Amino acid sequence: MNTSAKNTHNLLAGGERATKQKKALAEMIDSSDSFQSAQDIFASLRSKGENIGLTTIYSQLKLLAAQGELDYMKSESGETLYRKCSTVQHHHHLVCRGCKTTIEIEPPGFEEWAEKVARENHFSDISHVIEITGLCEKCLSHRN
Amino acid sequence: MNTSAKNTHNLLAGGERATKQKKALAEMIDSSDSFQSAQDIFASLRSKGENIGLTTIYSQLKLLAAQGELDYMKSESGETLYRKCSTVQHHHHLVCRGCKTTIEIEPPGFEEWAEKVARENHFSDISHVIEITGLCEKCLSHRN
DNA sequence: GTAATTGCAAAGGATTTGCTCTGGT
DNA sequence: ACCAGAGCAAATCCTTTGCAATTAC
Repeated sequence: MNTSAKNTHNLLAGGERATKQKKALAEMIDSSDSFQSAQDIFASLRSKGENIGLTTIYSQLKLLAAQGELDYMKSESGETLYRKCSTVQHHHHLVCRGCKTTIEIEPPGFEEWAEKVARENHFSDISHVIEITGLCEKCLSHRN
Repeated sequence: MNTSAKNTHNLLAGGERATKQKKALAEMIDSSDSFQSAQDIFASLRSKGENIGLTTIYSQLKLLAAQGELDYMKSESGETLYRKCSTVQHHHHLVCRGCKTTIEIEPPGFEEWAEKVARENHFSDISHVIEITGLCEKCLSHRN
């Protein structure tokens, strides 16, 4: 039931023709573990000398995400960020709404619980996000 | 330490002049417990016969969010959604990446744990989001 | 009276679409 | 040769900005 042993070729969207662009994009995604926007990837590939267009990147990322090959989320600025998906991902943060200070947190037993709930609902390829937002001490006092 | 007993007037952004528009917006927000986009609110107010512009709504929402009066998040479509903040809010979902089916889930003891972590880190006005994404049975089979 | 506020029109930034050209098979 | 795929240009959609008219205090 493990799908993470895929090689780069599984990241070729559409599944019809293996073009130079698809390969370059797949490699870029596969070599990073963090979320990147289409623009980020475009810039990276271009600076590496790759010949690829922004439109192609947008459409490929969209396809890959629709196929479930990529996880995605919206950034604060409105960009869609993509990342290859692993079976279980962690995103445990305590974030201040004011200064955006972020503290890593660890909910005891959450991983296990998440897997269990997923199984009970017949879901696979699970990924989860937990975020607690609030006001830190400093920002709270600035408000008065 | 409770800030939730505020009346509608605390939702007047800027804090300088109480205009008809600010009041209408504040009331709209205060009367709803769910996330709404600027466009949603604009449509609602207009249909209620209120005389207010989209620009005003955008700027007010931005101000209120910056002041920590509102919680906000990005929707799948790219809109920023706003909601008045309560001390603790719930967003516990199991979502299918394929068909977007959403199932409500309830992490045992999570509320308590969240409050405790926040307190330990001197955070207040806590709000949290938990989302588990995966592929439901149906969508999983469609992929093969 | 005067500075805060409104809101139109236009600008911006991310993403999508129309459509033609290119290149994989 | 055929058709999936690339990518330019233009269009869309949400949001922000510039700024003149309005209005709360």
